[in-house]
Amino acid sequence: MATAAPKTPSPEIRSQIVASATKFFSRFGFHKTTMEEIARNIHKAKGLIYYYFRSKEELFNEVLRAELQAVKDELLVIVRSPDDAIHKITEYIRTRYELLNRAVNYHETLKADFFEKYHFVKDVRDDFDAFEQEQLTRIIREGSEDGYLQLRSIEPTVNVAMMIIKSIDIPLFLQDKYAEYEQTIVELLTMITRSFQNQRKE
Amino acid sequence: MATAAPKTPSPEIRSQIVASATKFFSRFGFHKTTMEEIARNIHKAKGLIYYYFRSKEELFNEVLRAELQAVKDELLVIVRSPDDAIHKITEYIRTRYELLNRAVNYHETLKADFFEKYHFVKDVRDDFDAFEQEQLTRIIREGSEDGYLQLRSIEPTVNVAMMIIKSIDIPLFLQDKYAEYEQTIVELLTMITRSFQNQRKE
DNA sequence: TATTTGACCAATAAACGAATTTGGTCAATT
DNA sequence: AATTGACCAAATTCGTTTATTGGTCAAATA
Repeated sequence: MATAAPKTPSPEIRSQIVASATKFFSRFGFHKTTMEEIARNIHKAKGLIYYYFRSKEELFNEVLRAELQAVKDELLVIVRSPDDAIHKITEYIRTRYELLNRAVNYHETLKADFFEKYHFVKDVRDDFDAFEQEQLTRIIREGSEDGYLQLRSIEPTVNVAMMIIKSIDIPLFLQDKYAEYEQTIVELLTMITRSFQNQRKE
Repeated sequence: MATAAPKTPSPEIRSQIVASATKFFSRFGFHKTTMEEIARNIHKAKGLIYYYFRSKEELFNEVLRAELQAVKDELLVIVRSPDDAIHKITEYIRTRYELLNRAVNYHETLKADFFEKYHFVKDVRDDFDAFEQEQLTRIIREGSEDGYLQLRSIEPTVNVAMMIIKSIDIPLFLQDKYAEYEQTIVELLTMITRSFQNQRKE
């Protein structure tokens, strides 16, 4: 969805723009960043950005997409590792919070939810949610098939996990409670591990 | 902390004021409610309110305190019931969400957290948090002593529970996801129950 | 032809001051 | 002791002006 304006003429310039935009969006946010300064920073005219991107919103989308793609990539390493499901799940959640804690553009869209703005960013966020749902389902299903986890059904478990994980995002990233909650999250992971171990077959 | 101005002259008038204030605060929120309309509603002069309350903030505090006290009272019925710990915990959480979902003045202070305002309401909110911490600890400890629950230690369990419960408050009450999450919360409670049952002694 | 520019415009936001509202006080009244 | 209503300072709202900014495009460049 939402591809660039023409056929991406010069990839170098395009990525220069994205790099510059990332720098400013990350530091000042969407509204306090101007297209003018994004362009000036790479010694180009503002009009040029519109040769590569349809709008400021599309450019922000690109930045956000890249930010979340980096998180996805790192999480996939964990999901695809040969470890057991319990280890994967705890590592996934722990790493997820650690990485997202630094994803400031994602934070901004989280906050925007409260003002019911930033509709233009919905696709990227939905995509990330779908990714997470998929990965958690995969981990839990595999652990279940290996007989490592014993669950009555997978879907409700994933739903609950998603609800909790996403809910905690808000105090964590919008209210800066990462430091405060970090230890409790570790305790939560320990509890999950123990809970699964007690339910393990054999 | 923060008692009324004189020695509460006429309790009837005082509670009329609180009732009127509750009505307006609940419908229009703290800022869009004026002292004038609170007074006019009970056919009194605005100045009279200041004979019973120091300030608008103190009056709001009173309203919020009453709102949360009602929730506490209902929750205490559950905590003090003769049921087992698992039943108590699931009922506690389910009822808690149901009651708080209607506590609109509490919602407003929740939202205020994001704007770092409403400092004057901190005491009442902290009190409610302490209440919850206490009740959960009690339920879990009793369940633990009865051998009904088997936990390595109580404190981290309560911490995790509090973190999760309070985190979910935000999407639930500020983003109006109560309807959306209601079923998932039921699933969560089922999972908790099952988890405890699997760990039960004997 | 493929890029890049910069002047230009409409729309949004910021700045500003005037007018209004509102929280809070208090001397007078009941 | 309880209640009022006029009064004030501070905050908020409102309307207007000014400045900024997202976006366009014809012309220039390479």
